[in-house]
Amino acid sequence: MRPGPPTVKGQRRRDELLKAAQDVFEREGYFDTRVTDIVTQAHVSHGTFYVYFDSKDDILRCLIDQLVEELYVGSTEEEGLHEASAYAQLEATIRQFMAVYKANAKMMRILEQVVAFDDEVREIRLGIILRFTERIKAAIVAFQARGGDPDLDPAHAAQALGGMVGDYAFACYVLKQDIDERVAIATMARIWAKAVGIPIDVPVVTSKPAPRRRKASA
Amino acid sequence: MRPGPPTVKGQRRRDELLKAAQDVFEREGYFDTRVTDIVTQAHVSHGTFYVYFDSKDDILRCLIDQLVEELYVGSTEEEGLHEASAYAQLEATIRQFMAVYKANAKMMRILEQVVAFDDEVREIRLGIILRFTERIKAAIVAFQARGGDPDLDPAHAAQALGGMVGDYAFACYVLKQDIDERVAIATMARIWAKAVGIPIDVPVVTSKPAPRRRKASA
Amino acid sequence: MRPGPPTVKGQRRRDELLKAAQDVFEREGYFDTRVTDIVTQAHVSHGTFYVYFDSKDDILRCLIDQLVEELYVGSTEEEGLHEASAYAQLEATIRQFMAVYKANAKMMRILEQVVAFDDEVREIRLGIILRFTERIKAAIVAFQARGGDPDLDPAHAAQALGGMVGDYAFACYVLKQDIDERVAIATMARIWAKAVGIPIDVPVVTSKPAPRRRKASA
Amino acid sequence: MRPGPPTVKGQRRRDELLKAAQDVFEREGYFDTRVTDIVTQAHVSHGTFYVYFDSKDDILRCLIDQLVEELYVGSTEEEGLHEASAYAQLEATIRQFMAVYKANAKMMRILEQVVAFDDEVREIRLGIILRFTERIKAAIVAFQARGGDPDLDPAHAAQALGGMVGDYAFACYVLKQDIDERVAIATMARIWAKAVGIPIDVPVVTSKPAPRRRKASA
DNA sequence: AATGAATGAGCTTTCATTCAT
DNA sequence: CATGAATGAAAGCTCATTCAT
Repeated sequence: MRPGPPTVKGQRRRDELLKAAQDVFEREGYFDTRVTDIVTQAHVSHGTFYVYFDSKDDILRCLIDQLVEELYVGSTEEEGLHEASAYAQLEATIRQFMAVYKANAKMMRILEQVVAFDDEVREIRLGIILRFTERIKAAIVAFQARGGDPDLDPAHAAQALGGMVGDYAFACYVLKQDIDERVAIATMARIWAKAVGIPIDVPVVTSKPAPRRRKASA
Repeated sequence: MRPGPPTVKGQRRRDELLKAAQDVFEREGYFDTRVTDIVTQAHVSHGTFYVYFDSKDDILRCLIDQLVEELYVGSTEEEGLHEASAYAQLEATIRQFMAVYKANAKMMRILEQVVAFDDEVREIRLGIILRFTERIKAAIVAFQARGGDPDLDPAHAAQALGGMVGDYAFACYVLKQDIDERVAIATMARIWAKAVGIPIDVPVVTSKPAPRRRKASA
Repeated sequence: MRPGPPTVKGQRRRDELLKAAQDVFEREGYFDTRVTDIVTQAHVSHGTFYVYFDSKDDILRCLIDQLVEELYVGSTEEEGLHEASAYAQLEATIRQFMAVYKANAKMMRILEQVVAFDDEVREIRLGIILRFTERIKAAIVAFQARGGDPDLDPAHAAQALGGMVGDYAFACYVLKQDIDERVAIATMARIWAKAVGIPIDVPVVTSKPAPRRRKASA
Repeated sequence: MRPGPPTVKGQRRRDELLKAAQDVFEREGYFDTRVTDIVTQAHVSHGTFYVYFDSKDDILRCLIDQLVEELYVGSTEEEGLHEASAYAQLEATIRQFMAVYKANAKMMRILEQVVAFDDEVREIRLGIILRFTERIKAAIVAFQARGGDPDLDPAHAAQALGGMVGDYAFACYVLKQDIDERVAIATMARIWAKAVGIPIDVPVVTSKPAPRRRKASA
């Protein structure tokens, strides 16, 4: 990566290129994107591109760094609900993850396309997941200490539960399956809570139109 | 796709090309694979390739068809444990999925690389998942009828649990995270069972060296 | 060209190939025709093609020979109007040329496509024209002896008048301009007759529905 | 067609490529011309070709546009003989057409090769001819008003006489038949004049070495 | 006589990158 | 800083022709 131009004008140019590149990558996918598309979209010449970036791969890496940054910011700004129940916190965490994923879905799609054959990007993706699963793992351990299921392996459970959410997000926002987010989040929270042993203290959410309490029949 | 040569010799050549293509795709990824690589590996000329396949895309599609076939065969092979407990059956299903995925991991990697930007392949992948999740959904519904958690939305739960297993497999066999399969399977089965309400009737499996039964009282 | 197979079956095969080739050439033009198209149309294998013909060029040459033969036969078929007026004979000759051209228009189109860059075919085309213009020339000379315009160069006039007819035929039947043949033939005969000095002894033909006047002046 | 580079240097390169392409097309014919030949002749790389043109077809179309332009310019250049006799004007028109054709003969050869199977080029050729025949038609109509043969269909006569000249030019300059232009032009003018009814007021021109009779002028 | 699998030179076209201006 | 003309290696693909069967 280039040293990064010191001037304000240069910085703006760089940002324009990044923006243009993101547009094109998101629209065409990594392999179908040509440098020509990017410079056209940014209204600059080919030469200018190489003033700011070493290669097509370089600019992708910059965009992925940006993405990681946004995922990080998105998933930490939050949670004034320290006083909420464990279940409520859990559901909030899942909801937040889904929201952040949704906001960056197009770039996630690029990431998934590249991840399988680019070691460097794979490391980055593992890092993203790791940060998420580490938080999950810590929560599981904490809850086990307060009486949760002691037979659950925290590391594996974190991986499994994190993967569940990640895969759901991929299915929803990348593969565009037609899914009701509300029910999806509730279902995942429910599964997760039961797995860890957190009591479920909120009403059931389903996709059925009128689901209020059905104790009567039970 | 070409009509396909009727002679035995032609059929053999076609198979050789498919084999060679699979090798190269698995080694290089879809986008880094050149037709030249395939024909070199198969020890035939460029022209021969186009006798049997219309394009690089065409041969990939043939390989994916093969893959789907193998996934299908692999996941319907019977397991003769109809008399086993619900939990044992569940664990067996997960184990089988992981085994089939592992056996075809390299091609799954290709599939994941292409899926994000190829509508046709996306449909195929959705089909694969659908078959798996449909089975899960049916099992959940069946278990709910026998006293399982009635508040779980079967479709969403199936998607979530299926995604969990799929993502774990991807992490294990494609991203090659260093994971203890035994524990992974046990953990997933445990989460799954708790989610649906299936009693866990087997000893705990963890990654710790000597895990035999602890806390008999707990 | 191959010796030509002696067997009846072989002869039939050869004819089938010629027929198929003609179809394809006429449909696609010389350069867009592939041997594959020809053998497919003829329901034989590639190998068989080369049993009967040396190359794509070879089969074209055979077809052109056929064409020349048909043009020759078509334009010598006699019409028993030796007693008709000179003008009537002239008009009949033009009409006959147009009819023969029309009957072979599709192959003429091929001929015109190839003629500009194939010396051998050019010679053939020159031969066709030569035969036609020689007849015209002889007629002019004969008419000059009987009082026609002595200042007309017979060779050049033959070339010019023959070209006029040839070009008209090309415009009508290859370029498919929408032209009334009856008027076209009458107009050409009129021009020709005036050029050579032949008295015009038939009623005027025009495209106008009701040709008035004419007797009065005659 | 590409936007076309704005710089002077770019414009020059484009012209060089056009020139090179014309050379090669004229030498080899359309179908035997490869992009490799063009870029070799122009001393540029393959890539450069595609900076300026989309394809081999594209550059041909540009050349044909140029050709049409030149034909147009060539045939409207005025000749200041408004005071000449009708016959003299007629002969001048034919002479001019032959000269313009001769100057562009090599490209006309390309045009004829492509015209039979390319609808777009066919339209162009029809346009060229139309412009010429329209002028002829107008002249015929004008002359008919001043006492010319009223029984000649102007449209058909124009087509026939125009075709005559066109075909002669093709024979002379493309097929390279050995023809004395002077006599050719004189003969065509004579035919044409007689057809329309224009009095022939110039001495006879023939190919014979010692033209007898002509005493009057001698 | 017939087959059709196999060839491979050679085609058109693409595109990331460079560098003189 | 910015340009954009130029590159050239390499890609996918075609097709007339050959030859072992």
